Amino acid sequence: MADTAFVNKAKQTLRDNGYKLTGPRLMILEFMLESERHYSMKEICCGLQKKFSGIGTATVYRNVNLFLKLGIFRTSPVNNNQFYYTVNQPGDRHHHMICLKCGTRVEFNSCSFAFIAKEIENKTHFEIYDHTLEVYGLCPGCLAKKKDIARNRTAD
Amino acid sequence: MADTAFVNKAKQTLRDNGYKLTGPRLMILEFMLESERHYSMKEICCGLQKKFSGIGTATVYRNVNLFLKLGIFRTSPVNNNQFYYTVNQPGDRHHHMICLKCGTRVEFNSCSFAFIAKEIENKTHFEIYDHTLEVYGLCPGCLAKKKDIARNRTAD
DNA sequence: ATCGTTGCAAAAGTTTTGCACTCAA
DNA sequence: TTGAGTGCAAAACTTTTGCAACGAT
Repeated sequence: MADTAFVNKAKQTLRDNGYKLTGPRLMILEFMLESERHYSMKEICCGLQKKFSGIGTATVYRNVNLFLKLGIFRTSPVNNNQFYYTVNQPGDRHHHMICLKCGTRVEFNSCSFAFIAKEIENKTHFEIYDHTLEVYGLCPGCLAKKKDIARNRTAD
Repeated sequence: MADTAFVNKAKQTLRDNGYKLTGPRLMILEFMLESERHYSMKEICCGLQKKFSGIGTATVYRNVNLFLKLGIFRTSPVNNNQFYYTVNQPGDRHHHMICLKCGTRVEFNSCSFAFIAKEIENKTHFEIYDHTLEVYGLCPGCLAKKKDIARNRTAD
């Protein structure tokens, strides 16, 4: 059901780094894989405590941060002031369109990034491993609303 | 000394949105413009309280967040778990190279983004206002060290 | 059997709020 | 003159830590 390949790879990463395969760690993994959404820390804590009562907040914090360190999870910044956590799928291109009005987040693929990557490597002499591209604007829905408002001369 | 054009534009933005031009607000602006670095909220609070004793923490929080809302400041995510604040210069392209080893942050320009922007607008039907591109990898210095280590067969 | 991991509760740290006073417009 | 903005202190919220008990290896 949950992404077995991902779980196995995570287990291996834990083992390789000398960490144990404990109940709470597997719960957290399972929870995050159930729907591969972006969760705030609070959502993860609440969600897990509802599902598996008995898991402590400290444990969630400790392990989410551990998973982050091991690259099993990653964060993405939302609204200038909060981090959301998500499963770090290797194929993820980490490109997001974020609506400035309603906060909608859309993940998209950009096939042109490889092209830009080369340009960046030449310019900075860094060796590129990964990247995130966050694009801010108005989603089609809010764009339509904005045009309506302009048409009716109504204030925001 | 401080970026007068930026200050004037910020003042105008405040006025346009019905906010007053107060002492603390100008202090915060001045502080952030002194060196256009990325500051954590704590650094801003401490720095300001050292420079202009008497400015309250609540005031700093209130106004940094106000400036964020008005687009006078912006944040950038650092190390998966903290936001840093900086002056939002209109010319900023918001492209960063971050070294995974030593944390060095390099700002660079990518002339190709306009090309990708078009592609994204077509794909998502969003109207693009702004973006940030965070690229992770190894900086030239750490790359060199890594090669040394490989050569000497020394563990990390 | 050992030692990393856990849950709990307390501590520490961060951000927000309530309020009387102040000051920009 | 007056309401938005301020500093302060308290409250609320978030994250970390200390520790005895537990359980994966």
